[in-house]
Order: sequence, then structure tokens, then C-alpha cells
Amino acid sequence: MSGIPKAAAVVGPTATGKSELAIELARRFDGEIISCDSMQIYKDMNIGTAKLPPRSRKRITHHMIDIIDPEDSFSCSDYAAMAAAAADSVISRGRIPIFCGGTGLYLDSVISPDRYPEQKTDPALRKTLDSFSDEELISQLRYYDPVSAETIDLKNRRRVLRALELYFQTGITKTEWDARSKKLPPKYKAVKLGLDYPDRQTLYDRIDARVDRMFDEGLADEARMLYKRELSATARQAIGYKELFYCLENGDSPENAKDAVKQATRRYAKRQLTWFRRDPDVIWLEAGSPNLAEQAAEIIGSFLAE
RNA sequence: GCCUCUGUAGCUCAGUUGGUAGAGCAGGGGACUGAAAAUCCCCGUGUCGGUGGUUCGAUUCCGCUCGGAGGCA
Repeated sequence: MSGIPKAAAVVGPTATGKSELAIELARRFDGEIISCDSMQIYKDMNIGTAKLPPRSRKRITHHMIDIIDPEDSFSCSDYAAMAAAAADSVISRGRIPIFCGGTGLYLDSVISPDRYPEQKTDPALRKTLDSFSDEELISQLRYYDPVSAETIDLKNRRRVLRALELYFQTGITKTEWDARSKKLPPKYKAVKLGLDYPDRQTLYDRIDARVDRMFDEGLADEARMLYKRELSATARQAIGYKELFYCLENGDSPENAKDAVKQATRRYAKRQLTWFRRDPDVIWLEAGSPNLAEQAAEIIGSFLAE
């Protein structure tokens, strides 16, 4: 009726069983999964990104996993375009796209309208901008985009850089771009299911256990292989790998990285929770509860029937 | 058995010349419009081991007591 295609999404912090639930839902609703995970994008980064093994994914089509070499630069803007193309193809086949993953910005970027249609990443410009001091950047921002200078956290250098980059590249301020995109309808109308455990300790215990399992499965070897390659700036920040790279640089035992990996993952999970809790559209369900799939299916079923 | 040191926030410790205490880490909360597993901001009450005493008042001084570490026999 609205003309906006429908989709489902499974979100939440890491280690809550999103991938499994998404597969179950894809089975029940004849869907295909579109991953919104900034790291499962990369080939050869398997253990540390907690990818489900291919045999667990069989029979259900997964998009946006294993599509980029870790050497190649990739960012949210690439994701938004590719994921939307994938979702459209799913819809054209008469099936339903099920977004699944913990990278909140990636999900938003596919679902929402094209925010910066004229903008593409320009490493040279970024490098030039990065050579200026915080003060210089801030005064530039105050001059060219005073509204952003009021809104953006000026202590967050990346945000300041980003706003300037947008302006210098397109001649239009970030303020203006954002105002425009807010007026446009979303590309998909999605029900968002959020998974979380009733208490934080359960989540953290699961994270710890999963990190232990990753090490048992050979995370250190996987990291050693990747260490020899020229990873892109994004791929090299992946939790689980960056800590091991640090060990390799300093000749430490991989065991020494274990606690650091666990802690980084806990903090990441916390940030994910902050992101998704802010989204009023998320319907929260208890991770690991026995009737989770039924609950989820019921919500999606009535959403699709609307 | 004797002597010395030590017991303060989940952990490591600082401190109070006696007026119920503060750092780091851990942890918690928040922000986020294409670098996002990134980046940034905010948050410190705990029987100061227990128990008696001195004192207007003790975590701080004294006695005893219970843990821990070391030394001497």
C-alpha cells in the first residue's frame, strides 16, 4: 500500500544468537539473509568474526558475507549501495530480506534513504584534512557549517573531519544533507527484533566462552596468516585480530591477547546495546529463550500481514 | 614460638598531623547520518578486617583478636 517494500531485521549485541535466529526465520518466511556486519564482509576472517560455517548456512541464501578481500578498502557507503542492491534482488524474486547483524550504522544506512548520493570516499582529501590540527578543523567547520559546529561533538575529531569532508567534496553542508535525507521515505519498512539477555553477566559469560572457543579453533593461526597481508584500515581493526597483531609485533604469546579480546568484545557489546536501545523501533526479545523463534515468527507474521 | 610488615571500592593501591576517604584499572551510562568491531563524552559510599578502649568524635591513636607476607629460631 505504501509502496515501500517490507523487510525484517535481527539486531543486538554480539554473541546473542542472531545468526541462528535469522536462519530459522528465513526458513519459515522464505527469506534471504542480508548480513549487516562490518567484519563478516571480509573473506578469510572467519573465526574471529564468528561467521557461521558455510554448512550451517546452506539452503539459506546469505548476502554481504565473504564479499571483500581484507586488503581492499570498504566502508559503510559501499555497504549501503551493495546491500540495497542485494535486498532489491531478493524482493524481485518475491522473497523477504532479513537483515541480520550487529553493525547498527550499516543497517541504518541500507534502510534509510540515500543520504549522501553525491559523496564517495576520497582518501586523498581525507589525508589532507587529517594534517590539520583540531583547532584548525574546528574553525573551518564553524565557518563553513556553523550548525554542525554546534551539533557535533567537537572533541570527536572524526566527526569534525567527516563534516568537512562532506562539504569540501559536494559543496553542500552536512547539515543540509541530513535535513534533505530526513524528508525522504526509508527504502524498506522493517520490523526490527533485538536480542539481549536479561542480565549482563550472562552475555559476558557467553562472550568469554566464545572467545575461548575461537582460540581453540585456531584464531591465532588465522591472525598469523592475515598479519602477513596488507589489511585495509577497516579490516585491521577487527576485534580478536588487532589484539593478536599486537602480540605478533611484540613477540608475545597469543595467550596474552585472550583477556584483551574478551574485554574489547564486552565493550563492543555495550556500545551495540547503547545503539540499539536508542532505536524505538526495536522490539526486544530474550536471547536464548526456548520459544524465541515462535515469538519472533509471530511478530514478523503479523507485520507482513498488515 | 618470637619479631617485622600488611589488611581501605570488584582488583592494585594512595590518604586522613583524629572531624566517616580518593586514583588507576575493571565496571556502568550516553552519543553516533557512509572510517563504525571505529571514534568520542560522562559516572567513584565503600560495615577503611573484627572487637574493646582513649576521645565531644576513630578508618586514623592504644589493647586484644582474626586473615595474609616476610624474617629469626
